[in-house]
Amino acid sequence: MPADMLAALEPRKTPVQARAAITVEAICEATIQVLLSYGAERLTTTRVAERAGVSVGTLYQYYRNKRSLLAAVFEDHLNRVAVAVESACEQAHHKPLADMIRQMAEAYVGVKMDRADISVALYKVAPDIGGAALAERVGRRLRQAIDAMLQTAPDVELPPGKFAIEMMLAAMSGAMRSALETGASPATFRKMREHLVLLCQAYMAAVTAQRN
Amino acid sequence: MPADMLAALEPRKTPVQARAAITVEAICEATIQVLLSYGAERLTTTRVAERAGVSVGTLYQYYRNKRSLLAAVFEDHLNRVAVAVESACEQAHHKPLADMIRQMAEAYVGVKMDRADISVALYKVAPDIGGAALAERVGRRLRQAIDAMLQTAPDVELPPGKFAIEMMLAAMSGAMRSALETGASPATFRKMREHLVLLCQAYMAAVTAQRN
Amino acid sequence: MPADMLAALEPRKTPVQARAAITVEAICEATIQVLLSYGAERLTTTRVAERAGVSVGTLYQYYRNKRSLLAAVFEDHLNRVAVAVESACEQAHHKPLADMIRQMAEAYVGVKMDRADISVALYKVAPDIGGAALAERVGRRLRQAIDAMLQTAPDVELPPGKFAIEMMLAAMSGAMRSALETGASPATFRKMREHLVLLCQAYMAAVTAQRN
Amino acid sequence: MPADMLAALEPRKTPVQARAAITVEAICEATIQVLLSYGAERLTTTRVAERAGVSVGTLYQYYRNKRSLLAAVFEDHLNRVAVAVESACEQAHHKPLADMIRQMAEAYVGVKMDRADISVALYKVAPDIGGAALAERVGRRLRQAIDAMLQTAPDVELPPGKFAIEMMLAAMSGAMRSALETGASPATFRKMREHLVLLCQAYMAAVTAQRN
DNA sequence: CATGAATGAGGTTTCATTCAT
DNA sequence: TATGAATGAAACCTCATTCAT
Repeated sequence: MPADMLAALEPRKTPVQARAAITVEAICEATIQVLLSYGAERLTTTRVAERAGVSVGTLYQYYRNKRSLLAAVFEDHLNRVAVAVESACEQAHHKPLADMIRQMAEAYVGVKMDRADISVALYKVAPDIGGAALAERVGRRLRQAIDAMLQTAPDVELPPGKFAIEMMLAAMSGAMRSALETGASPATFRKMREHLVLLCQAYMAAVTAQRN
Repeated sequence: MPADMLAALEPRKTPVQARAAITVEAICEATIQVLLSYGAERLTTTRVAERAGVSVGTLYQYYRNKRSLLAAVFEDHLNRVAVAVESACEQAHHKPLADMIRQMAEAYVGVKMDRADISVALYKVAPDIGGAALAERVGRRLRQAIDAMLQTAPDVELPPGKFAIEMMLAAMSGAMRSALETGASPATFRKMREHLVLLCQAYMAAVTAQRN
Repeated sequence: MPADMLAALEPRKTPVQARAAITVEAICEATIQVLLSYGAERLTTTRVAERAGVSVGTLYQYYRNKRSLLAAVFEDHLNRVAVAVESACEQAHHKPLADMIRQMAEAYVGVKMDRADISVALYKVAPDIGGAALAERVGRRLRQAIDAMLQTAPDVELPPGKFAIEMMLAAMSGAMRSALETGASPATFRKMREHLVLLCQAYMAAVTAQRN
Repeated sequence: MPADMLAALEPRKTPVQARAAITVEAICEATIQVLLSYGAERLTTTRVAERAGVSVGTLYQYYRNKRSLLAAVFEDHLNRVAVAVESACEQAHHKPLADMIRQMAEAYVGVKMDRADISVALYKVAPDIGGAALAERVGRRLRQAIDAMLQTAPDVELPPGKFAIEMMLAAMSGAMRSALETGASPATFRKMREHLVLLCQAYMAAVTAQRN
């Protein structure tokens, strides 16, 4: 992909008609299909359009360029993750710290596992589309959700700060990435889930202890 | 880069003359230079050769293709990390668990910070060269070094298993990656170092407690 | 040309718009032009595209690679030869054996002479595109046409078998190739035509005599 | 091979020392080996040198360029063919015409069959080295040998002229080429031998009859 | 709005040949 | 004489993107 880092990543036009909405959906879906069956380096805009059943020209009606297409798909994925974790956090308000962490971590591992292949495919395109920046935006949402949750913990006097939360998220997502990229088995993932819960709980507890 | 996943990644010819050794070194160095000043997607073999002061042909005498060149540089980096951590582990034999973990984690954070820009550049090329597999090989080395170290801990009866060690490493490297990719400040890195030590210690302690 | 013997040789896309059909024709024509004026080893895809007045990319929209382009041109040539011979054979049905052979042989020598320069140029590219296999397919057509013709000969009881026909064709085309490649004069070709007629007649007669 | 059609094809120095003679022999042998195991388009001078156990530099001491190397090998092959046919012709002096033709044709088919794979390999390189011209030189030798032989035929008053002989040779070698290139079976070759004998005999007889 | 033909810069890789050691 | 490291022109091919229809 010829670097065009500055090109706007936003969709070029918002689908106002029903037909257009269907087209956009088809293109996104096709992008994932192609990503999964051809791999990141053989994903071409022509191929995506073909798979979506439209012409390349149409694709470019909705996405300024290849990067913005991938970015949209990437963001959509991140969004699903965010929603899952946020929802888990909300449900865990006012529970003991350990339960909070467990619910949050299990939610995270859950979504990632469910969409394991997409996750792996997207890791590969992330560098090309400034994935770090996009991920950062979602990271902020997660940190806020977790922070809000922790404030309601009945068994914690001074909850962990933003930095510790960020740390925990980074550790958790890093560990997941490593497992996903090496194609871990479902059994491994289940074991991992337990260990990640333990790791997060231990870290949160340690940080809390330190602050009080 | 055309996908050629099966192409051998090993250097194609071992230099026998002194001149050749110099050339190979220059090429590797140039690769890093180009990676840093142009970025992964504008790294071309021609550019690397130019920077190294040799012709493209020469580059291809020593590296079968672009991937194998990048893989060589990547492996070299991983190797430096491994050496640093292994050495820290050896020096920490027979110390208390917390000290062990601290030395190991600080060593890891140290090397990564020292070569922050190279690390970031290499994260970008990793997907193209099967970086996950290469990293896995180094991961094994680190797990063994840490395992061996833990066996000598005087204050631990049943040391954490391989899985927990792998987990810790994945969490630690994932967190570092996240920080490196978002271009964290030196101050942040120092704070991170403390927190990663805490995180690892807490997790190791928790796992140990669970097993005994 | 990098050896890619397995690559499909079929055109990659059938033109649906009128403009495209013109383009394809221009490319084929340009290929022959370049072949004649530059020779087989200096025929490059860029050069062909240039001559055709299109960009290389366009060429590659219709031909998967250089080989498939050449193969298409080669097949077209073989096809003209086949058509000429088939037509001559059909017209000779029910004539005496000697007349049949004469008409067939003269038709063959005729087409080849008419397109002498193209023939020579194509001999040079044949090895690179699996010409033998393509020629074999045409050979089958010719053998059938000749066989069918011979069946109708009034002065032959048991007509020559497939093997003898193949033999005759191979001898005839081999002799022509030799003459074409050494750049024989028109006079020589005329003399050759007579001798080839004689050779084929003599051989067919001998085979027929042997069988009866 | 970059066209350098005008470069001299003669070996650059005649081996005067024993060691040199061995080297030259090794290089020629290696050329055939590489031709057979890698094919014409993957034959590189480096590869040949490697196989011969010498360095490329050494190869270039004895052959001005790749073409002259291939030409030498090609000529050597043609020479063997010529010798075989010439010898057969000499032994057939003063025999009846049919026997002469039979011996000559069988000798030709024999050498070609014995070295079938080399023949096929050389057909592929011929266009690159002006094979037609080299073959023409050998053709002259064969024509002379056959002509001389025919002059001694007791049962022929006015023997066939040079043109007819050339014709016969072209037909015969063309038919063989076709069979060799399509990888005919030994059984097919045996049948072919008989048919080629018949073809040549019939043609020679016809020409002779015509002249008297 | 949709189509799909056309673009062409730019990338990777090969390999015959030379020449300092 | 032999070596083999270095050269670099030149070839093939891809693919994001545009725009006339």
